[in-house]
Amino acid sequence: MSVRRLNHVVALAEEGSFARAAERVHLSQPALSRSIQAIEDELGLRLFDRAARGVAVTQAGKTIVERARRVLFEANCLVRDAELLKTHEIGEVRIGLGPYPATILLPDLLVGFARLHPNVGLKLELNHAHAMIDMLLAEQLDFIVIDKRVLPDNPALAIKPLRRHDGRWFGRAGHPLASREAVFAVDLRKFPLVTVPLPPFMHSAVHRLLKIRSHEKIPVQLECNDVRVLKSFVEQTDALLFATASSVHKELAARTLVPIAVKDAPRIGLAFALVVLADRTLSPAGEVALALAGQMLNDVNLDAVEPVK
Amino acid sequence: MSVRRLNHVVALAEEGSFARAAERVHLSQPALSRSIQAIEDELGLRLFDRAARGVAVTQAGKTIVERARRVLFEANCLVRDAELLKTHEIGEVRIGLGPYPATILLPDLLVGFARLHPNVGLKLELNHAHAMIDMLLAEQLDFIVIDKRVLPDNPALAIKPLRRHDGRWFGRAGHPLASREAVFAVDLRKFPLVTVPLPPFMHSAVHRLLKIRSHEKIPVQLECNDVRVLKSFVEQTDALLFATASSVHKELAARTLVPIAVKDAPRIGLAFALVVLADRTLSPAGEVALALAGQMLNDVNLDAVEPVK
DNA sequence: TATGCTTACGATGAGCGTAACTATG
DNA sequence: CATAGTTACGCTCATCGTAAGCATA
Repeated sequence: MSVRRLNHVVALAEEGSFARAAERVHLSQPALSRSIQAIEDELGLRLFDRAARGVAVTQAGKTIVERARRVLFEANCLVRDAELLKTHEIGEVRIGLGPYPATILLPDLLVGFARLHPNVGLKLELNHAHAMIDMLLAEQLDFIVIDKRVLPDNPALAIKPLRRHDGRWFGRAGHPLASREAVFAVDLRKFPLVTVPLPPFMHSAVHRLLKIRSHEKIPVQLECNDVRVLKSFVEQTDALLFATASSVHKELAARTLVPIAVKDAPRIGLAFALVVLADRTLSPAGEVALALAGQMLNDVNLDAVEPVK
Repeated sequence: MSVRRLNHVVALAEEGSFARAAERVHLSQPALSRSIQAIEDELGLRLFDRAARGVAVTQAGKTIVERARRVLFEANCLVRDAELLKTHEIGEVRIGLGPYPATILLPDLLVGFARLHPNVGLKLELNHAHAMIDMLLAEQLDFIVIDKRVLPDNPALAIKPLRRHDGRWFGRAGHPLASREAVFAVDLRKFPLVTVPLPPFMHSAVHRLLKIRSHEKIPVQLECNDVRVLKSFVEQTDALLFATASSVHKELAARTLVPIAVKDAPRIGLAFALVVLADRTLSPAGEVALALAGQMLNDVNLDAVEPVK
């Protein structure tokens, strides 16, 4: 039994004439006649009484026509949903973000995406890399944005690398180090340090930079996985923040934070990547969000030591 | 989009493998593969991700599969209803009965039919012929049972004549006329007469029978379209009832009413007929009720002047 | 190499339009 | 004879099964 056939039945019931119904369903009149005969045979029920003047629905036919309408309604819903999914007008996108990507992308990504596709639901997970990778593998997330160096070597994960974001040091406007001609790495240790929880490779890089002895820990005063917390702390104290310029570009623009240029510091980079499940198809809305996130992370002024507009 | 296709989609989603799903929908595995490709193309959406180990439903696919399930559910309902209609397990039968047919058929017809098809609704209309004919033409009734001589000459009505039921006279057990050797028509006039409202042809027949002058009316003491009312009245008085034997066969059997054999009375017959709309198909359950009514009206002991069992 | 999905190919039949037929007012 | 539905006929395309192809563990 085809949906097409049921449409023929409903059209004939509503038009009351084979000729008119045939026109409505874009069929020749004989073809419609056969189509109706076919479904009557298939169901073993006479649905219509043919008279010289018009066609009447039988009692049994009325029941079937009612049922047919409901099938057609559901079928139309399916087609409509397919269309909406394609045009990103329905659906749900679930994104996992690491601390820096979250700071860089939020809330611009959400606002931008919600403006483009207001009826697509967004679910955000801000968490540790390993927790998000587990969720991705369990198909609880569509994609995640983290530093690719923390990723396990799992062929189920497809990694789309993004441009490198350099880590830099930032202090409040008017910070003692801001007015210094030349700042060296050791100078940084005179001030409290704040940072997000650093993955091992970042931890050792900072450890080397600050020339801390191997058995000593980095003297971090405040560690928090929410960069906003760090930023507001640094704005009000003499503490120094290690972060990407991209994650503080708004504060740089507002001049509430300023970069501390360290003369003898090697570049410590963040290598963000978009991570999806290999061989799994994203929903169309998910593709859009993925592209948007990638674009925003690549387009942001990476080395903004001067205010951006 | 065919219901068949949607079934393929749901089967594949549930089985997680083309081979197993193909078996479930009785198709070769390549055929199923093409069928899925076809609907993916038709919707413009990838519904499944094929991997070496098994098949996974995409995010968009999950939405579509859910929709497909609902379409299939409605389609199954339709097929099921068609089956139930055919086996008289659902539906509604609407019957119009004239006074005598009602008395003869009720409640046996209802009980018998309800026993055969407990889930088919029954609607009864007990009314004047012209009202019921109007309802029949308006498709508010499936068929009516009345004297065919009251029917207008309307080609939209299809008439299935039944056996003739003779009208006779009845009185209470022990009625003065019951013990008389010979009763003549004029003797009837000594007693009150009760009857249902008589159609014109019956009225004039009775008028002639009782040898009433043309300008005089038939002296009817009680006229009621409910024969049961008439019967209980006659059982308790010396009134005489004009009715068909078939409509009082239970009272004859119980000997609460007895026939009054009139020597010089011509036979006055009731010509019942089943009336349906010409060229309109009854529901299967309606056909059964129609046949049952016709059978009961033809099988009843028409001339039962002696008790029936 | 075994497993599992896809592509190729030929055959079948469902479904279409045109045209001829039939019934009815 | 006009109107409306059905049957006849030939064609096309959707869909099938079998067999070969191809990717992956």
